[in-house]
Formats: sequence, C-alpha cells, structure tokens
Amino acid sequence: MTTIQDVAREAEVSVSTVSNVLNGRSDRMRAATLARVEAVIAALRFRPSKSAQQLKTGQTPLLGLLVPSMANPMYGFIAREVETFAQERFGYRLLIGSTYRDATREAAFFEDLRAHGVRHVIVISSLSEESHLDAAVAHGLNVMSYDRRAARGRPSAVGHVTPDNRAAARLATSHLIAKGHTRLAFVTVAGMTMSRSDKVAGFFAAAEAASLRSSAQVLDGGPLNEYGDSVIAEVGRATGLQLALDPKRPTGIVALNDLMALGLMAGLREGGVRVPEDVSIVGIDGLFLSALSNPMLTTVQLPIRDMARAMVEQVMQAGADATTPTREHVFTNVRLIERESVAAPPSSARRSAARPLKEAKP
Amino acid sequence: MTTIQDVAREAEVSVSTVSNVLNGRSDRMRAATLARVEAVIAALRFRPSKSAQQLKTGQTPLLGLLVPSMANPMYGFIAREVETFAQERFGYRLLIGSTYRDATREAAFFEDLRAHGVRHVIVISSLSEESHLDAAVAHGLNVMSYDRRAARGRPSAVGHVTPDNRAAARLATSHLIAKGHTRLAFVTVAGMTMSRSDKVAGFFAAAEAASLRSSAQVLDGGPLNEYGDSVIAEVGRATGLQLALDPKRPTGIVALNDLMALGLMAGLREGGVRVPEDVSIVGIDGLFLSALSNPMLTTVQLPIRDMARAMVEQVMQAGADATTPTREHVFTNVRLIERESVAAPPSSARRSAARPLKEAKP
DNA sequence: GGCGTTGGGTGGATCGATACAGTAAACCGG
DNA sequence: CCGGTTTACTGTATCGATCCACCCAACGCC
Repeated sequence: MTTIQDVAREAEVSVSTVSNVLNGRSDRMRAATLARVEAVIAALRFRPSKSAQQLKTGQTPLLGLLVPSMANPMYGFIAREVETFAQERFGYRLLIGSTYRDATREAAFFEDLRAHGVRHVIVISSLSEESHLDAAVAHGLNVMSYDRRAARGRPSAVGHVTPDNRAAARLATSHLIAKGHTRLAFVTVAGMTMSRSDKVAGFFAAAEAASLRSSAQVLDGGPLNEYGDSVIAEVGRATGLQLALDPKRPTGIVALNDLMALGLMAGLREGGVRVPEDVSIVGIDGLFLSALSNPMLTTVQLPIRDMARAMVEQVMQAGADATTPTREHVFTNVRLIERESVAAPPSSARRSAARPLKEAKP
Repeated sequence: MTTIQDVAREAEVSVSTVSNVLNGRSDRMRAATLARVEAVIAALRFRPSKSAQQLKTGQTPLLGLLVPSMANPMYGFIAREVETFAQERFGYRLLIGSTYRDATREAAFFEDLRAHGVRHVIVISSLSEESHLDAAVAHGLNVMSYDRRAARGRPSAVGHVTPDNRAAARLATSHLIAKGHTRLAFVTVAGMTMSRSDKVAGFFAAAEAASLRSSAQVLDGGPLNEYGDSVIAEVGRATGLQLALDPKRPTGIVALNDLMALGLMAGLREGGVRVPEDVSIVGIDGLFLSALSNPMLTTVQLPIRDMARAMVEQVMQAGADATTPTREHVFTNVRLIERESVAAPPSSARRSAARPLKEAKP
C-alpha cells in the first residue's frame, strides 16, 4: 500500500505539502508544485488511509444503518436510497446491520459502530424502547430514527423522520368506506410500536368519522420472530386463511404494510375467498411489488426517497445536540394508488351487522 | 472516548498489559491483574479503536459486499445471509455498496474499500468484464465472486461461488416438457452475463434432449438501466404484454429469475392471457415472494444460504493467492418447487407448429 | 553463592495521516 | 539597504493501538 511518504519522496516535497494537497489547501503552494504532487498521486494510485485519517481527525466517512432485516424489500429499498444519497452528496459509505428486532443485537451493533469510529447512524427499529438511542447520542453519535415520533416531554437528542402513518391509514380506510364498506378491519402483527399504533389510530379515526367505529376492528396475527423478512407475509397468510373461514368477516381490510397485504391476499385465496369481489384490501408502503400482484394491490404510497434523503441530510448535520430543537420531520405527502384490490363490498354484506372475529386487546 | 491509556491508568498497569489483555495473552500476567484490567475495561465501557488497531495491524473486521442493487429482494436476501454469517462466525461487519451495474461505480467502490483498509470483498456483479477483479486481488484484496465461473485458462486469484445455473434452467425446462409443453421460451433481459448464458445453455440442453430444440427460443426484453430493482420486473411485464399479443406464443416459459417471472405473469394477465391455463411459467431463485403470487410461482430453488456461507468462509481464508488452486464452488443442489404456475399446455396448442416470436441475437 | 530461567510485567518505536509551529527566501516600501 | 510581510514550503508531535525488546525479582539447582 502506498503512503503519503511515498508520494512525498517521489514528488520531492514534504509530507506536509502532500497533506495540504490532499486537503485542498492548494493556495499554500505554487501551481507547479501542486501539479507535480497531483501527478505523483495519480501515478502511484495513492489513496490516503482512512484509518490514519480517522485516528487524527476522529472522523470517518461511514454511515451506520440499522434495519430489522435487509431481506425485507422495504428496508432494502430504504437502504438503497440512503446509500445512494449518502454517497453522492457526502461521499459516505454504508455500514449496515440487521438486528432481527433483537435488542441485544441492536446494542452490539451500536457498540461496533462506536469502535469503528462511526458518528452518524440511521436507525430503523421496531423496538419500542428508545432509551438506548439516547445513550448512543450521549456517546457522541448523531442518530436519526425512522418511523417513530419523538416522545413528548423528553426532548430527545435523536432526530426523527417518519411518514404520517395516521394519515396513511386514514386514507386507506376512507377509501374503503367511500367504496361502501362498513365492516372494516386493520390487520397487524402482534406488538405495538409507535408507527403501528399511529396507523391504528388513523384507521379508527376514519371509521369514527363515518360512524363506523363499532364495526371496525383490529386483528393481530402472530408475533414476528427473529427472521423479519418473509414472516410478516406469513403472518398475513395465516390471518387471511383464518379470515376466510369466518362468514362474518370484514369486507374491507387495511393491512399494516404491503408485505402483509400480499400475504393476506394469498391466505384469503387459499381459503377460497376472492379479492376484491369478496373482500377488499389496501396496503401501506407502495413497494414496487404491490404493482406485481394479482390483483394488483391498491396501496398508500409513502415518500420513501424523500424520507431517506431527509434522514441522511439531517444525520450529517454535525453538532446538532442540545442547541438544536428536537428535530422531527413527519412526511405528510402520502397518496393513494388505486389499483385492483378494492371494489364495492359484496351485496350480501351490505347493511348486515358486523361481529368482530377477534378483538385485539387494547 | 476512552482509550487504552485511560484503562491502563485506572488499572494501574502499563498500556502493554492492557493490550495483552485485549489480545488474549492472559498467560503473561497474574490472574489478579487480568481480573483488575477486565473490571476496569467493563467499568469504563472501553472498546479499542478499530482505526488505531487497523493502523498497526493492517486489518479491519469489515467485509465489503458489492451488489447491483440492494433494493432487489434477491440481493437483499443474500446480503442478510452474508452479513449474519460474517458477523456470527468472524465478528465482521458489512460495508455494502450498490453499483447499479455501472463499471465506474464499481471501480469507485473498490477504491473506497482499499482506502478503508478492507481486505475481504464479495462481489455480485453482472458486469461481464472480470479484469478489474484481478486488479483488486493484485492490490491485496481477497475477492469472492458470486454467480460467475472462473474463466478457463487464466487461473484467476478470485474465488467463485455460483449455483449450477445450467442445471437450474434444465430442471425448469424439463418440468415444462414433462407437462407436455413443446413451444418453449427462455425469457431474459438484454445483455449476456456468464450466469445468463449458462441458463440459456441449460434451457437448450433440456429442449434438445426432448428433440424440441427447433421450437425453443430465447426472448430478451429490454436492457436493465441503472435502477436494478424493479426494472427487471418491468422488463418482464413488457415482455409478457408483448407475448400476450402473439397467438403463436410459446406455452412454456422459463424466466431468468423470479422477479422476471412475477413481471411476466403481471404482463400476461394484463394482456388477457391466463397462467397457467394458457401459458405456464417457471422461475428461478426461490424467493419468498414466489410463494405469495397468484398463481403461486413454480420455481427452482437455489441454495442461497449455503452459497452465502461458502462465500464468507472462503473470503476469510487469508493468504489464498497463488498457492491455492483456483477456488470455484458450483452448488448443484437446486430443486424444483412445484406450485401453481405450471399446467399442461392448452389443447389448442398441442402438436401445432411453433414460430419464434423474436429470436435473440446469438 | 552464583547463574540461568521463568514469570510478570514495562518502555517506546511504529503504523499513516494531520496541523501547528517554524523557517528561508523573495518581495516591498521608504 | 533594512525591517517587515508574504510566499512557499518543512519538521515533528500526535491520534490509539500493537508488539518487540528489555527488565527485574524470585526461584531452582548444582
């Protein structure tokens, strides 16, 4: 590996001068010298060692990204947007980690980031606890959290970027109501995160506004185990299958997200129920996969790219500790993409009373 | 940030001793000393700086992973397996990069890895050129390549792990033939990579074995532009739509991969053609998404986890340069998962002559 | 009692960059 | 022609670990 000394020797200047060249202080030397050094750098294909630089400056151009699972297409998409923007805008690379929704793994990842000298982290965690993030901030990390709002009262040092989950679920639910559905359900997985409860709130708000609160229910499928990629779809499928068996089932369903919606459709179909003839489904996310399903999924598109960019931009804002106000950015530009999974409810279902299949505990 | 000196001072030993503790040389000190140092390390939550360690040792526990696009569920899945295994087995973290199938970006990623002192890289590239990999090896990187075989003759220093693409395509094709299909097509994207031509070869081999070579064709959709995630499905959809218009269309289709198959099904359906009644489709990959489609996709499952582990294991094998023979591992354990997207060809299609829709250039 | 050995440490040069303090030459105004 | 300023550099301590060379006390052994 060639070093700065090799360059200095070859260009017949001191290492200081080479360092100046590297750091753009070209005003401190003659044009001829600059040219000579640059030529040698190019000839030797010299790249300064990041570890040596980091040791001196305490900075390293690495961005930590924590996701529940990289195998989940939604996180893969976010990761790609984050990576691309961080790279093009700031020249940063991505140090990524899957946590499988496990607190121990998550803590270990933070530890490693600290050891690697990474100072900027974007966290997508479905863990409800947020205190470890504050701890990380205290250790000098600049943290942005996705899909979570700042806790009231406690002005956290971590920044927040989130879609307006309430609005998204409300939009999805209203669409179902507009199509004539009265027996509504929101299907989720076990465990309440902030974003999930926001969606539930939006769901109920829309139902309430149409005086349908009493026939709106929340169904939760199984818990997510450690393998967070396909399982959410599996949970959806199981729930769909169970729903298919129930003659009093809801006719309009809002799914926690697109993957869940896809699983739901598969389970429903397996159980002999047709979408959208028998039950209508709307997802939330706007994954490209939702356009590939049969029927194509009607879903609420979230501004992923905007959010990814905002997170990167924010997390790079240095020294944003106590001085800056709580950084929270809720993206409200969610929009409904109408496709094929929603239709009017079956005539048999109109005006009939709804009886919940299984109420989720509050 | 606490340093080794802080620990030394607090534990009243020299930094050398602390270093010895850190590096497991506990035989060089009394048990009491060891205990004391360890206690201080724990109390101060000390983690040695990776950059300082790297500067001395030239090693850093980071694994580079180059993928065309993280947003592609297949690569997301591989990435997760690689990450998890590298982490659990070797304590390595993942430095990931999407290249969008662009040579410049790919080269830039290698440059950055070099600068970061990363010595182990797994490359999933659809670039046909391999010389830059050899260049990377010459620069001291330990490189494993996925989905590509070693070039004959030139004993490359880069290792190779690949599924048996030929066998996978053969298996898919034979299945179609066994179901009675005679008008066959392999649908791919523009551009021949090694893995794609292996699949084509397997496709033709199976057709040949059934004396169906003359009615077997390769169809290539558009090229993949820089955004390698959804586009492959888009190419599939466009091809499906085009196919739907052709009365002489093939009845049995093998898709380059599952995402393409999903797109194909969407396009075909859009064009009013039913799967599997009118045309049968089999994918290659075994993504979890293939079990979610309607109809559920029949596909050839690739041993992703095995391959991911093998790559990590191999890439960690240090000093595997000239001495080691060309490391190449072809995974032959591919298996057909029969689901719903394949049926017997429609009776109208039996015994009728096949006329190619559009031959791919050789 | 002298000498080699071993156990249990310590000192300090080093990795590759950075940046501050210093310096020598050129320039410049009076 | 002299003192001060500017220009164009250079020397070197430093970041936080590692690890080789060394050191000293205690012990064993003839």
